[in-house]
Amino acid sequence: MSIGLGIFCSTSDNTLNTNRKMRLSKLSRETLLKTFKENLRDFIELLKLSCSMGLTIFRLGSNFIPFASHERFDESWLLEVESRLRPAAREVKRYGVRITMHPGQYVVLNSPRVKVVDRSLRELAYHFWVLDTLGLPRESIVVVHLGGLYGDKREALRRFERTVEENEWLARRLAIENDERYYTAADAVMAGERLGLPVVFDYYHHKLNPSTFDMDRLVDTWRGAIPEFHLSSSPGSSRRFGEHADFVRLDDFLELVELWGDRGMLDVIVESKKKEKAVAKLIEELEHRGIKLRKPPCYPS
DNA sequence: ACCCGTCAAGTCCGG
DNA sequence: CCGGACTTGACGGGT
Repeated sequence: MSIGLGIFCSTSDNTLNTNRKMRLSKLSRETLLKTFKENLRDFIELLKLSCSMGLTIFRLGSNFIPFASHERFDESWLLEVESRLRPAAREVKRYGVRITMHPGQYVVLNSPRVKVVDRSLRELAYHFWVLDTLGLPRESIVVVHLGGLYGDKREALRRFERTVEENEWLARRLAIENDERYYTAADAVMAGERLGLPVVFDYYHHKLNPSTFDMDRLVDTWRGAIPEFHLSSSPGSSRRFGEHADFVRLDDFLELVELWGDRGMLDVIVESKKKEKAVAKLIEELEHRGIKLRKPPCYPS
């Protein structure tokens, strides 16, 4: 078994958090640096926690540098951020935990609205800048969904492809993920193959929005890099569509293992509300069954 | 200390 | 054309 696990953004009680929110009306050099410093401090602490738990991957919050891509963000602030971020690169690398990012619903590369696409590109450039400044390798990807349908899925997909082709720098770190409503894993594999982008497989989204696809072809989009998958469980009856449960069901993980087969190394981000508690519970259940997970180089610390 | 209105951004749906 | 859902909690001003 060469599957490694990981958590995203923060601990379940938010005592450690890389994703602090800030009001735009409160944005200033002082508040920005204060929030960023707290996010950075907690980022290192979350890497330590990940190491101690034997986790191989961690998703950095998109609000790591709040409003970094907003027009009211002063360019000069970035220099001060950089002077604090760059020195962290060595320490981050030392842990050997894979870092990735996943901007939210507002990054839409296939929108017919030029302004929306421009803002999305700015937001992605900020994500790339963070990973570049931390000196992280190509496996540190930025994951996006394919976007909206706009009443014509084929045309919407074509628009996504055109945006990626017209902005070649995106191919350096961009990855695409199946969503729970519009674009299936089969759609993502098709687009990934055409554009040379790796495909992140979200198993919960796949169950809500199923398709037939070839796992070998999905793995091939990674060209030898370790694929990233997402896993979460349904909270059960009478809840909102697509909502994530507090914990991840062992059965869901075992189904994913079955789908994966013996294809080699894999990083799985557990997207459960209880974050590290959910992962700890899953690890314990797997140990009880004698199933071994892959650990990061820093484990045990 | 606690309450509760408000929060950058997009898209889809129903009225 | 508009408001609500989605998701979703956390910020922060007011008490």
